[in-house]
Amino acid sequence: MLSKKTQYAFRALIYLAENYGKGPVLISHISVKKKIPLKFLENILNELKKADLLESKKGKGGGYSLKFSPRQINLATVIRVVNGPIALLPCVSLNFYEKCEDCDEDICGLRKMMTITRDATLKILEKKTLEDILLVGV
Amino acid sequence: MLSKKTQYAFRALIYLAENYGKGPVLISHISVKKKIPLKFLENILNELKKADLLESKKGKGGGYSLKFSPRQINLATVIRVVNGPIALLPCVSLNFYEKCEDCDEDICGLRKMMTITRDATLKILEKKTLEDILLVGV
DNA sequence: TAACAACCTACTAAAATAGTAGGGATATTG
DNA sequence: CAATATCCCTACTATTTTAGTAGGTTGTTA
Repeated sequence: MLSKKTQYAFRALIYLAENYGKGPVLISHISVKKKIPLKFLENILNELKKADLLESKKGKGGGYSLKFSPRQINLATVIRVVNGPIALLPCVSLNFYEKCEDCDEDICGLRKMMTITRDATLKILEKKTLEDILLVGV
Repeated sequence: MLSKKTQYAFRALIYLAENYGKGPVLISHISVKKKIPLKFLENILNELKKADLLESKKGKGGGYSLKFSPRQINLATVIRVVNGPIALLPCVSLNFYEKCEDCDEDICGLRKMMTITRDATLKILEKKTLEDILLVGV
């Protein structure tokens, strides 16, 4: 399951996607509109910025905005930044790989099944973007 | 990601699948063979039994065995018993559903995407069984 | 220089995970 | 029936992760 933090991140990103091209949006504004604890949201947005998904501006007229168009930000990227691995086992993760002990990966049946699962999941998450989310409501 | 407990559960189940039809297997035996902490494994196997995946026999000659053939036990079932929900959001879970606040589910784009993802994941996990895991090594 | 707004470091509380401890209940065998 | 084998049950503990909070710092604009 995605952490609450990740859900907050998505809600914030969706809001920013809705306001894409309209200039920076205040953290405090997003916090109120999307009912996300202010300081927690600060951390989250800052993390997304460091991951190069957002850009920010300080001082009056400042705030956060998407660095790329909603169409260019896919869900897998967001999940990896905020939530971590998408695969069900470390030994199957593409971005957070860790070897498992006592397991010959070539013949590990569990690993094989989890690889198939990961591929099916990623096929969706890497294709779907913030734009796809926005278009559902229409 | 699956918890360590779930990985232990799979390892134990695979071992029991390999010994399906050969009579009960001791917890202590599985513990040694699969390098799983004994008391922790006790809890896990007991949970799997309560979920009707295993059967047990006490006293000499006792132990645990699969209640059904490896072919009849799919991976989604195991994960749900030991790890919990498979969906990425509570509001998308079939077996552990929880409503999310401040969200009209009919028009929630995030929910829509997570539903699609869940379906893709389940399509694999509900079809693949312990038998499929065994067959990889062959 | 005042105000605004993001940034940074560090802390805390609660929950989940990963076990451990120790005895109890039940079945088998001699 | 006693001894042994084996699973069963309740409860506890340590560690890690999650979900936040607090308060000051830096950079921007007017």
